[in-house]
Amino acid sequence: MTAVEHRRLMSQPSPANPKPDQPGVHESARRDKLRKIIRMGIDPWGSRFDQRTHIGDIRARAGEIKFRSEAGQYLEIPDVDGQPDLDFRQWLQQQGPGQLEGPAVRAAGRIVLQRKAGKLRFVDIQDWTGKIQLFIGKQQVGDADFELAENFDLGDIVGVDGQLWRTKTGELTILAEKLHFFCKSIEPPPEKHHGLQDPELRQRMRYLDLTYSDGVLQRFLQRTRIVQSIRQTLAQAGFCEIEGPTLHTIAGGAAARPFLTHHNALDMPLFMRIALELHLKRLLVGGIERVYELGRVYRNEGISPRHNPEFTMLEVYQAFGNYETMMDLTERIITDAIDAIGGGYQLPYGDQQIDFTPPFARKTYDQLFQESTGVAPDDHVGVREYAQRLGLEIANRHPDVIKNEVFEHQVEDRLQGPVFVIDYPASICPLTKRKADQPQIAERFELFIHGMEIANAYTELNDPDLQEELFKTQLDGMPEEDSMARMDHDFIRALRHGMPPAGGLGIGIDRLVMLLTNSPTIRDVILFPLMRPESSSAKS
RNA sequence: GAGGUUGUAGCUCAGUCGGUAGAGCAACGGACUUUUAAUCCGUAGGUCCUGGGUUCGAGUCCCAGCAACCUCACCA
Repeated sequence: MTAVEHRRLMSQPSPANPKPDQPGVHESARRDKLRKIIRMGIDPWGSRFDQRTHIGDIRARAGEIKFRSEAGQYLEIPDVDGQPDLDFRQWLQQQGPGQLEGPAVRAAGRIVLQRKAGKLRFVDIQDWTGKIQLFIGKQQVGDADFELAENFDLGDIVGVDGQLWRTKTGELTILAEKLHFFCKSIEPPPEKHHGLQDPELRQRMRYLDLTYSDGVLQRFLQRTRIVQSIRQTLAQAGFCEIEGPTLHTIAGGAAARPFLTHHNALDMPLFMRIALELHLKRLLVGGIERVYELGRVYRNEGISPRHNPEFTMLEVYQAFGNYETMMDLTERIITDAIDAIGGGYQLPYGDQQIDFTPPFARKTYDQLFQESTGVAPDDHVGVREYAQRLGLEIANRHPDVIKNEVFEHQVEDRLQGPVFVIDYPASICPLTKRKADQPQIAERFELFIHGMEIANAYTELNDPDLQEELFKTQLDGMPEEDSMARMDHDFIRALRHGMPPAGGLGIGIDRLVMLLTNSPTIRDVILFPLMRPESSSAKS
C-alpha cells in the first residue's frame, strides 16, 4: 500500500454515526425515558448482577409450580405446555379459592415484546438460553418499580426478582416482585413480526440478526460446538494444536492469490497466509509428530455463496500416517461434530437430506470419471475430445490437467456424498506422494458433500529432491498466479533435514458448518463476512 | 471481473398510465390488573440510495454512480 492509499483509507468517514443531525422521534422518546430513569435515582447503564438463573433453566423448573388452596393444601397443576387444548383458566376456577406458588427466581434479559394493560404490563425478556414473560402489576411491584417499567422500551436490558408462575391462560411467567435496570437502548429494534429481512442489514448489524432473527444465535453457537468438538477429537487422538504465522514472506501451500501487506519498520512486503501447510510440515521435521492448526487463512479471490476472502481452515499432520489414516480421522472428526450438535446422522440441507452415517463411500477418481463421462480415463484423445465438447480450454495443457478440468466440471458438482474421491493423477498433486506400485497415481483424497469440497488430504511427499523438482515443474508451466505453489527454499531445506512419512489433511471449517447447520451460504456461518464500507449514498 | 434483480418512514412492505407520499409494526397522547403479533380512540414521523437528464410535472421514464443479493469466472 502506498502512503497516499493509506492516508485515504484512514481518512474515510466512520459509518458509526451516519446521522449526526437531529434525533428522530424514536431516539428522542427513548432519551426522554432515559432522563426519567436517571431522575428516579437509577443508573440506566446498570452494574453487576449476581445469582441470576438463565431463562432456559428457569423454564425447566415449570413443574415446581403448585396450586395452594385456601386450606393450605398443595396440588399438582396439569401439564399446560403439553396439552394445548387444556383451558387453564377453567381448571383454576374449578379448584376454588387459592393461588399458584412457584420457586423464587432471578432473571435478566433484553426486552423483545411488551404489552400494556392499564396498571399492568407484560414484558417478554430474552437471554441467550430463551425467552420468558414477566407479569408486572402496579400493586405487585409497587409504584416506584411500576414507574420504572413505564419507561421500558423494546431493546432495553432489564432484570427481575420474582416467582415462577403461570397466568390464567397458562403462560409460564415470572410474577415480578422487584425490577432492575441494566441498559437503555437508544435505537428502536427491527419490526417485531418479520425481524430484519434485508440481508445487507443482517450482515452489517449482526448483533440485531443474532437477537431478533430466529435460529441465528443457535446457528453460531452450533458453530462453536462444532469447532470445540473438532479440537476435542484431535486432542483425544493425541494431536497438538499450534499457532503458525499469518504473515508470510512467501505465500505457499495452495493455489490462490494472496493479500499483500507491508511491514513499515522492516520496509518489507508481506503476504497474508493462504494455507497452513508448509509451517506445519516444518514442525513434523521438528519432531511434533501429531500437529494441527485451526485458523484463519486469507485468499485474494472472488466472493460467492461458498467463498469469503478470509475463512477458517483446519490442517492436520500425522507422522507415520498416510491418506488412509487421514480418511479415518476425517470421518471421526465429522461424525463427532454431528454428535456434538445432536440430531443424528440424517441432516437436512435445503430441500435434500444428507446421510452422514459412517463409513462414507470411497471411490477412485478414475472410476467416478468413467461413470460420469463414459470416457476411459486413460484415453487421452477421448478425454481431449470430451473437454472440447464442453468448451474447456485445452491448448498446451497436460492431459491430466485437461482430465481434471473435465472432472471438476462434470463430476464434482454431482457428488452428493459424503464420498471420498481417492487416487488422483499424480501430475496435478505436487505435494503428494505417489503410490509405490503406480507412480502416476497420487495418494490423495478429497471429501465431497453436496457437490462441495469439504476436505483434501495427502500422503505427504517427504523426498526433498522430488519436491523441489515438482515445484519447479509447476512454476515453469504457468504464470505465477496460476501455479500450484511458489518456490519456498526454506521449506525444501527443512525437508532435506528429514520429514517422517506422514498423512496430511485439510478441512474447510466454514463449509462443514454450512452443511451441518443447513445454511445456504457461507455468509450465514461467518459472523462478520467481508463487505464494502457503507457509503454516504448507501441506505441506512 | 461480466450479466441479472433490488434499494420508498426506525423496521416489514404497497405505490396503477408520469399528476398532492401510503399501510402494518415501532413511537407519542388517552382508556384498560391476566395480555399472547393484546385491543380501542387520537397524533407525529419521508434526502423515495446518490448525481444528472427528459418533461408543464419524475418514487415512476432515460443515463451514470454506490450498495446488497443471485448467476458465472478466479478459488476452497
